[in-house]
Amino acid sequence: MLRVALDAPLRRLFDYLPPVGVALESCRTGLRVEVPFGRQTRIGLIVEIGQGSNLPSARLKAAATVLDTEPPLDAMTFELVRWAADYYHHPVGEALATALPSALRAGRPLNVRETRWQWRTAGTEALAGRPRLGPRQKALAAALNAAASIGDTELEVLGSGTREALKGFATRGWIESFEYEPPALAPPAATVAQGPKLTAAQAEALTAIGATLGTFAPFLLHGVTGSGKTEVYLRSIEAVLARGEQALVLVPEIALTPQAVQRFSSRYSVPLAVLHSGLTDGERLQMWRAARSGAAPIVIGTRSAVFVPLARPGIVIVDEEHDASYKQQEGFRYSARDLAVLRAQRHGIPVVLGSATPSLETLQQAESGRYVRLRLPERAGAAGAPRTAMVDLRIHEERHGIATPSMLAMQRHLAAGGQVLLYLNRRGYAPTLFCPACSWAAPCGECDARMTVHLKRHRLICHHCGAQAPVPFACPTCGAEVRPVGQGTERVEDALDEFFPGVPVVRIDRDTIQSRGEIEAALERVHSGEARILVGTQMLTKGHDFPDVTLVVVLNADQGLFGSDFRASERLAQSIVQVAGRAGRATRPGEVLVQTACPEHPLLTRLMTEGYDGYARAALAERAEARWPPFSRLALLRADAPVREHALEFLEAARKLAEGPASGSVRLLGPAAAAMERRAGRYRAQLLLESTSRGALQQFLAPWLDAISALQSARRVRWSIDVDPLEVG
DNA sequence: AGCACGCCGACT
DNA sequence: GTCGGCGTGCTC
Repeated sequence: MLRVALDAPLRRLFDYLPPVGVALESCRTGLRVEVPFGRQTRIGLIVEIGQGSNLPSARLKAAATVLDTEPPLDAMTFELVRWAADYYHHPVGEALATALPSALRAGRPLNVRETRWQWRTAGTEALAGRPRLGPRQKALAAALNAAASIGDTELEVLGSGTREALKGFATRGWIESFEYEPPALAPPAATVAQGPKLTAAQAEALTAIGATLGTFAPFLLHGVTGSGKTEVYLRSIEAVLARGEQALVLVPEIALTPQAVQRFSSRYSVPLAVLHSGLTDGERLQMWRAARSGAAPIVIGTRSAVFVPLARPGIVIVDEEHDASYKQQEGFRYSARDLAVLRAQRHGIPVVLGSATPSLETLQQAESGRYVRLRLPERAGAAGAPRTAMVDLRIHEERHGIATPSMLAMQRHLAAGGQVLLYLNRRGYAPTLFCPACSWAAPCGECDARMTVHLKRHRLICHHCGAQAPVPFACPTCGAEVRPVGQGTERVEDALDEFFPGVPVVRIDRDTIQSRGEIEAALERVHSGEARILVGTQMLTKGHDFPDVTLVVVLNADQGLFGSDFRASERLAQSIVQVAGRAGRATRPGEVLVQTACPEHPLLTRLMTEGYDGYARAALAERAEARWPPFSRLALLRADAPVREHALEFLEAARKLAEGPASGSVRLLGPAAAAMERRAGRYRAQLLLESTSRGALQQFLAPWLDAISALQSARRVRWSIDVDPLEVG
């Protein structure tokens, strides 16, 4: 009997008999099977093979077909996915589905197949009778005689009309076709271009990593922006390739641009398998096969690439390991960064987590000695660290979000021929449309939020649910004149046209950049020097280099300083340091100005005076004090419903179920309304679970979630469990 | 998730 | 008199 996982949100497996005529012994764990399911047929994976079923045998159906002769996922990857499904408490069928390219889920063959043709005896006999043949037919017959069989490549050479001749032969029963799987090609030997000379720190890091090849060793590669982390990755990969092994490189979602891929492909003359969300199903399958067969020695991908099977894994690299995009924020809520470490452990290979601003979790692992910390302090071949200063928004006048000292600095840098970068993590024209007469402030009808003014599009847009409305000319409640309050990137861009007439500005945010091509075009305007001022959101801070930017202004550091989430300040510190890292990377010294209305905020002052390290030390001390991660383990039960009480009642019931078994090892906090309670018309609430022990939390969760699923009140809500949540606000 | 079955409102 | 709303239940 086969125990099959199906791509459905069901927390159990389904039992099937082997297909008619197929022996149970020929079925293996990990093979794809097509099975009848209700009135449809689905493709699932064999997860277990057992002797008997709990189900009466009369209710067991037989699987329709076994689709594979070998498992698509190697045993190690398969077990990693199963472990992750268990740890994140997500249905294993859906977890396995994330690990498999959709083409395979749809039943496409695992390996490349070619249809080839060969003579049947009827054909050779007919030919011996010297039948009259046209020129195409003669050519085809000759080709079939010359080789044991012919396929697409040979037919291509024979030219047009051969396919018709082929059809003719086939209908006469002269030839037959068969499916042929070409054997995997040996990976091409890598030739490597000469890289730059390494700094002492780079060389030291490389030696440390190189010494561990073939064994599990976790590294934190902590290097300031511009210190040459990528060069360490490249050289480590070089050593891995020399051993005939593969490198898996994980990158954040937005960082996977043709530019980034270029850095790898220009160094190595080997095929790269690049996996990102922009691929078609066919392309993705091709890349996935190349990784699996080993034909691609280097595999670069975003989050889900952590599950790509590798023929000869040699190293895993997680670039910008602090990046939030490594945690899936819905459905199967896994952390690719954390799973990358686990995967490396199981393979027995090194894993390198790189960042200029490591997450506090990873820093703590290094602190405790579980990860080896590699430091790249100085900027490779560049001027020193940028000068950093705060601009107090309480004492300096500000126009459209730019304070006077910042304005003067901009003039100075522009006059000196430098480029200027303004960072503001808020797109649109203004975050609110306000009526001074009655205090109305354009609310979203579906969310507890205000609509953002988008002046160029003449729309009010809710950034939380996407709702849109025209911008009203007057206040809808009192008829007075309304005005936009606060700054967004669109407004700053407008203001710059006024402050610096004729100076070309590029704005980079989700409104101006819709596609991969557009960001390339915008970056080109910056690199060519055509654009002098850049305005942008988070999008600017991710991995792009702007060598001629000499001044960075963080327009508003305060959003996020008082966020409800315990990670708010960590994210802010990372953004500031990352954006500051864009300044002065070439030979010119950089300057960074941080505008804030609370310059005495302890974490901010730490950050400004002692840098990210100082911030991190203080923040870790705070976390330890408050028993937040990494000094505790969290899980978050979320619920939402169109009726506020339904969400809260469900969580109350869930809490009641927890009170017996949880006592002691697991603390329950809540239920409480979410930070923005209503979103897209649904009321959201959550119950936080905290434990000092990961094991205790895990032990508690499994039976509790089973009990929760059976709750009557669960049927009126949407609920989900988030293990190691990033946001708990 | 799909997809059925199953009982109550506005339409050919 | 039907088409169809989404509540409830099941899928080996």
